[in-house]
Amino acid sequence: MPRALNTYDTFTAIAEPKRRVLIETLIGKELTVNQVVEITQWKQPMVSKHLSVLKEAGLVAERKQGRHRVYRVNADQLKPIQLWVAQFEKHWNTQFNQLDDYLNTLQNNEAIDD
Amino acid sequence: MPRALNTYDTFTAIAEPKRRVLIETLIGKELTVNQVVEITQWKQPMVSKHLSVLKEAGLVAERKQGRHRVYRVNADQLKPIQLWVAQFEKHWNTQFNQLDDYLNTLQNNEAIDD
DNA sequence: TTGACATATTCCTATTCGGGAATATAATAA
DNA sequence: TTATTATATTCCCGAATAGGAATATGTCAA
Repeated sequence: MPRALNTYDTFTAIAEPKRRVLIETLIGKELTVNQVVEITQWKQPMVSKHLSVLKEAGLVAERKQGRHRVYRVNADQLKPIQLWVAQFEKHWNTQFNQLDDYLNTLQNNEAIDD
Repeated sequence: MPRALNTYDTFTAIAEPKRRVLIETLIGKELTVNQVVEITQWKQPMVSKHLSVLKEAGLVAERKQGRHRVYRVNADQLKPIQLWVAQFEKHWNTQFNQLDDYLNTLQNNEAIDD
């Protein structure tokens, strides 16, 4: 079995480097597909397809304006990522945490050794 | 072409739900493969394979202890994710940012309209 | 209406993924 | 050495990916 999900979640959506570029490109502004094409120099169908994935994940929203489609980033949707990572911040390397790990090691050794 | 990268980077590594569970399980401690197997109730080869991916991405490190392999999380490696997401925090929904987007919209309209 | 522009979708393909089962390797213990 | 425990690797598979090219859809303008 490949991926369990049939649809794009936030984590999967931003795993693609090009989609991260799109988010960086669109953040804080509203751009049409063609404007994005011009900036990124990618083919228009590629831009549309990646935007479609981002939309499915809720990371961008779209608005019709005449014959244009104006896209913007839904930055809120990045919160789950932020929250998930944040719970590990206190384990970023410090002397304290190395000690913490060391104590855990000692503790586990009792359980490991026969 | 599928994924551009032939190797696992941090973003791709944590895109897999099971690998996120592994990180959550291992954070702040050191556990052997079998201990992880017992906690997660997954098959041992599956645990080993996902740990291998995490190791390739630098998210976990491994240490030999007798015939055991003790794994721990390299929480530092989550910093790139944190940093990438952090640059968008100021765009999380506030009145200010909606205004910000609105002003950008007006500005872009000039360029869009024929 | 017709034509031009803007964007999305479809079809195709090579590649990669994750899961399962079986097996290989490594290290200790008897 | 042999058996046992611990872990990694290999092979197979179906499914899903991203890219490319071509085409469809939608919307305005003349």
